[in-house]
Amino acid sequence: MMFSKACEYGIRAAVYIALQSLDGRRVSVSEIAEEIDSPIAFTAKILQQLNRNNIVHSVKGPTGGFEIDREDMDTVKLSMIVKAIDGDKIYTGCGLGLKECNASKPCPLHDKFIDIRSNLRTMLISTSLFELATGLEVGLTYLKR
Amino acid sequence: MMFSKACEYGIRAAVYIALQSLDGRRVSVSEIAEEIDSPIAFTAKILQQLNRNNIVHSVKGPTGGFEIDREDMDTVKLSMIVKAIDGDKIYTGCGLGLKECNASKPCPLHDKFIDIRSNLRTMLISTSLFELATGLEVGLTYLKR
DNA sequence: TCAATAAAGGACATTTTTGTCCTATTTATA
DNA sequence: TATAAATAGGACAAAAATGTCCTTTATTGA
Ligand code: FES
Ligand code: FES
Repeated sequence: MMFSKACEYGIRAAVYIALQSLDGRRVSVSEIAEEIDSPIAFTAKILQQLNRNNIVHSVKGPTGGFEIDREDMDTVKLSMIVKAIDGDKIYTGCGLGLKECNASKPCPLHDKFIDIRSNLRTMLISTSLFELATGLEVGLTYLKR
Repeated sequence: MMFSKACEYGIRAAVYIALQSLDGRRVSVSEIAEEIDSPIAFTAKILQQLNRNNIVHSVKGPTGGFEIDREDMDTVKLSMIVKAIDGDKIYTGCGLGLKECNASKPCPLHDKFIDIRSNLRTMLISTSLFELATGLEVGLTYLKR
């Protein structure tokens, strides 16, 4: 509703990979798709994007799969995943669809919108994969239903 | 980026109609589309939806067009337009795309997401068409660029 | 009453997003 | 070195969102 489907899958996949990497497990696309309840081939495409953006790390061949380094779980923020998949229109676009959001020629919603957008931005920039994964680890949160 | 194109056009159209209604002017689809820079036939469809939801009032025939009663400008909130066009997934959906957002089985982003969503919700519920239109009237805001 | 005007609405077209399938490439291990 | 397992990537398919066109209906005013 705020992110594209691709982005939703991307975030869920990254969180699942992070969680498994904490246990030293490398995971395959099919396992990921199963665990986050997403279409497998589509998920594979998204993982390619995340790999190209150095958000996850992929290994080909037998025993291969996806993993995330422990340090990367701290440095990779949600904002990076969103930007890699959906671009930055969520940060820079006008809420009413004007060609650009610009305070010097604002749409009627500009002032109210700016606040909300900046809350969202702050949240995305400050939330790490590690933080999300550990919630899962403790069993407080879920990646599918 | 948060609303569909249809919803963006719908809000801009409603604000423009409100503004003109304040001057007692009834406006045609073609004028609206021109003034908010939107595709005319698509805008016509959206206006039909808004009319069916009693957000705007339409009059057929010569001298016809769209208008909004002065009282309605106060009672019609942005939330009603969004709901009429995009439904209420923006209020009720899970930010990570789980089948439903539910605090008893939350996704990893749930707590952080809830805050932002509730800010957005409050803003939409509390903002009236009148408020948006008067900003335009004073020339502080714009509906196209 | 008739012609012109404007919205309503159905059918269709285009574009974007989402999703699938198949082949190529890489790599571990027997 | 051969085989099998896994990701990479291109081509294609389906669905949803966006956008267009044309006919019908209502209404005004000459
Ligand atoms: S101009 Fe519309 S949100 Fe800034
Ligand atoms: S469960 Fe995901 S936002 Fe509530």
